[in-house]
Amino acid sequence: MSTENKETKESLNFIEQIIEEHNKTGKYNQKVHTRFPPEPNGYLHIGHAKSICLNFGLSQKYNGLTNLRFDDTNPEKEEVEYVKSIQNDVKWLGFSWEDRMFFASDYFDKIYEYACQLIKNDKAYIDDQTSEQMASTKGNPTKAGIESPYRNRTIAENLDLFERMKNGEFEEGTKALRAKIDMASSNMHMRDPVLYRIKKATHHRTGDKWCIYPMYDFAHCISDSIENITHSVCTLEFEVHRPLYDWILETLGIYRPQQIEFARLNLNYTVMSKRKLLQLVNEKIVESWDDPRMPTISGLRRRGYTPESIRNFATRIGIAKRDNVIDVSLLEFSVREHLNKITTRVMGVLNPLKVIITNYPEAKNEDLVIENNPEDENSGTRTIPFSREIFIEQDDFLEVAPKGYFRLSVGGMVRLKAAYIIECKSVVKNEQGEITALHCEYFENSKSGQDTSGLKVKGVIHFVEANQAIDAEVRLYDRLFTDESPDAHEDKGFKEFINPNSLEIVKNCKLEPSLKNAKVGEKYQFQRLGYFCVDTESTENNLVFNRTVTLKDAWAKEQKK
RNA sequence: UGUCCGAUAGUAUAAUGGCAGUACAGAAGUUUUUGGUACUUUUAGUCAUAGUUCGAAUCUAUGUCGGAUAACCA
Repeated sequence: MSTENKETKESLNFIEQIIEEHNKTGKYNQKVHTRFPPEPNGYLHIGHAKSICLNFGLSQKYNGLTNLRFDDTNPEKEEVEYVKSIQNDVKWLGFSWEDRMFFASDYFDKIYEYACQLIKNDKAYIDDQTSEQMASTKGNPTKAGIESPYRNRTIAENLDLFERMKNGEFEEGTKALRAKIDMASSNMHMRDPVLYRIKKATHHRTGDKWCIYPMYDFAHCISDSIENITHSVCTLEFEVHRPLYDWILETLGIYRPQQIEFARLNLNYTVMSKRKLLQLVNEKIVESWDDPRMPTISGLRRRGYTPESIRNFATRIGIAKRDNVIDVSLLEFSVREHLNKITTRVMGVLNPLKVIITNYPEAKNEDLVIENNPEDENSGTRTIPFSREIFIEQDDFLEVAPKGYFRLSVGGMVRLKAAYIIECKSVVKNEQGEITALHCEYFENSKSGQDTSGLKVKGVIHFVEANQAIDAEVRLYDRLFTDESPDAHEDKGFKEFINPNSLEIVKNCKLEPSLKNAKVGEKYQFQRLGYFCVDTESTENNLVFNRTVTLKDAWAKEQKK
């Protein structure tokens, strides 16, 4: 229970307020039991993560429970692969449904019985109209619908027909069970909604046992009721379904949870509908559901996001009813914040430029001590090699330094991180005039930690010793879309805004030798560059790193001015 | 066009009739052997009009704008 301290009263979102009100009145006996009800027809995305964190978060906060329930009432769209990925993603996010994993299909018998009960109470009937006929007699928001000519069949006839539907005597689309509510209702969902339809498809769990399947509106509320859910949290578009949710349970005379709707998450520069994400996968615009550019949970995981960072993100964005578009920079902030605390700082050079330290003895090798993570006192130190030949980042050298530039240039000095100060004496170029190497001199008395040189340099750059460097492939990601809201244009489809440079593969990157045995999923900060993790495709012979996110770059920002 | 929902800095989210606050983003600075981190400072907001009230972001009315909704999808 939340503490009621008047001095520092914590702020509650509107759902928590409803719950606390219920706890006050005792509506649900101070119980909180939520559920996360995905349809297994796609992979979970960051928007689902918001819902997962909400549902599990509410039950944690109020000492309640959360069920995982697959809403699998449409056999044509649902697959076992998705069921598995969903479980995996929820677990990875750090939540447990314990022994309460359910399927709406578990309740098909019960739901069928309830349908029969509705028929017996003259609250449902079998309609022989086609879906087109139903649509055309449904009326419109200002005009009442027309009652079906089959609306007044006898209870006995309805019961018989429904059983024969179940037995497979009729073809798909020839009959449907409809609730008998009000064809003139101002709420279109109350104009005799279809409750059951015939589908002669094999279900991923019940096989061919059924050829009739309940619709969402009928199955969902009954499933919630069966599971004794207290607060049935869903997204805004179900708001107009709530009267039907309540009608079904009340008409059946069974336990009724409270449906509460909140605004789904939208992120700029991305799309969030399963249909569109599926399109990106099917049309090979991305490689897979877990492509690191995808806003799917599996994509974010492969990209290097941590569960903590996603949970913190979910907390930060809050819960409300107004439509919202969250800035992706908030997601990026959340992952940087966490990775900053936990990752080891390593040396990696993406675009190597050879540096020869001409006054450093040829035979000499040193092991330099470097701290693993300045943000973590207990992280200790390790050593990195140093010798006459090293690689630095091409971006860290410019022949002539512009104003405000404090990296290396001809005649200029920089500190090599954890090593010496060097001065660039000359540039080696090939016939095309391209820079192939730098000749530098080091200051022996400027060694990191025992610097007596008295030299003051502004720039500190990273490097990798040349002989012991290991090669790696690094994948740099940028946002998938160039437009802030790619799916909000009437005249253009979202695919017209695909960023052609969303993936840049950089080969022959040079990394410090300690990374030789880096394992899939391990996360590092490449000093000064960003956070990287070992990709699932990485092998011993071909190390592959994904860039999760860059570091904030004040210099890049300065240059844009 | 009906019904339902919503509107607080650029983006989100608090304040539940009593000082409009927080985070991200933006700007400036301090520290720094990461142009990172941390820290400091700063810019910027109650959709409009009227009403109720000693007092309104909050209550009421009207308007404006935005969203959802008329699948045998969920």
